[in-house]
Amino acid sequence: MDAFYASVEQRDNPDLQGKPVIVGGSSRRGVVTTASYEARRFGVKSAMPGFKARQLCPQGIFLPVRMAHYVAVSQSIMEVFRQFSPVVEPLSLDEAFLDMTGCERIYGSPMQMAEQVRRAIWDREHLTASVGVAANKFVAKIASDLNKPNGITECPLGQEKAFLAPLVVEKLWGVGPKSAARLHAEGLHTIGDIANADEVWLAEELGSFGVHLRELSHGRDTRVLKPDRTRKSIGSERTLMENIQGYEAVRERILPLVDEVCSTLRRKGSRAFGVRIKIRYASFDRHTRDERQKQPFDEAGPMLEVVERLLRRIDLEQEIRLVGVTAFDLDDDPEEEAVDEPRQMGLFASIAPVAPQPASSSAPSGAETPASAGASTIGSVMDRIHDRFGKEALARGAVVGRRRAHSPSSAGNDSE
DNA sequence: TCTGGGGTCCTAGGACCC
DNA sequence: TCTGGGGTCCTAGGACCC
Repeated sequence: MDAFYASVEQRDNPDLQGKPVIVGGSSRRGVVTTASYEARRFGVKSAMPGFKARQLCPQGIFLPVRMAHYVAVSQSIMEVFRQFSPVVEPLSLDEAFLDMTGCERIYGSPMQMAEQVRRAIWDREHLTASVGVAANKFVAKIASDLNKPNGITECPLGQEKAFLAPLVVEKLWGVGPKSAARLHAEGLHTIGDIANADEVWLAEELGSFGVHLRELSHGRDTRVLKPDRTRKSIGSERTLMENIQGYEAVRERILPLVDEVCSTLRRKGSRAFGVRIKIRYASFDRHTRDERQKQPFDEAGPMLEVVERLLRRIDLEQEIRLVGVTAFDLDDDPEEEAVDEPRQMGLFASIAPVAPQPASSSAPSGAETPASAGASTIGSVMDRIHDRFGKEALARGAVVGRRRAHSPSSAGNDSE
């Protein structure tokens, strides 16, 4: 998709069309998530600190990130893709690979396929996309970038090497600033330079990475599409409005993140064995500590216990600008677990379910059978209250206390 | 006035096991 | 009297992507 979040905002609000729209970057420590093409003309780019974007484009219209909305639009677009091909690999919210092998009879030439996909997206969501057509994932991805926005680029079969040769090495998937600097130091500036470099020398200099780059530089990529990729970790992190220090302050800021992560775990029907904490100091140095458990969890209580242990193993006396927590080693489909395997019960496992609504309850009254009542942990009760009454309806005492102390007037308006 | 938040993948050393 | 080799798992950090 072209400038996805910004385009969604411009579509939803016609007043914004043709204007420099910048999504994200409005809070003090925020960065730009997406800039509309009008804003890009001022030099505003993704990942740019907000203050810099404001300098470059003072007339820019800064909007908050409405992630849930973009997720919904994304899902709608992915549905469009699946109408064209059963083999769709989403790469992010606004990008996907489609394997159109064998679809010529239905959709015609690859270029005609691309045009139909683009038109279908436009008809459904009134958003523009750019398409790359090629014989493999890597070349298609590169091609999709060359004619943005609202364009189609095809790399004819067999022309891959010549197609890629003039492009700079930074275009290679997996080559970021560090690798690019290294390649430049070796005199390699274009993809063609890598394609023509000595194979043995490249392998000696860069190891398996070098071998991989050489393959890509020739337009060779045998990776198949993976339509069923599942998430391997679930995390939440926050850059704080002000730096903090010390165990108690960090614990207090990490608590709501633990709740968030566990809530996501429960919604996905997944449990995790691993816990990782992340700290970023004012110096921007990042440190992590992690630990695996014998028993998987999806409740804040057990996760918090591990988090507290991990916090004691890291320096909290420096100025800290970001705290984060991640659950990994996910165990999907806990239902499939062997029935005779012991399962650790939560301390609050026997808490009573939320009283059913009188008469026309939206929740089916049969939902709380004796079998499922055991799953009414404190976390799932919180989930249901949040679903029904909103996130503000119920919060931890520690968090409520901090909200009162810091923002008496504007509940929930904290960009953190 | 400094630099988000969600991830993936790779590497490398050490513990541990046979 | 001088410590193999192979494998897995755990942990921490780093590069990279959108």
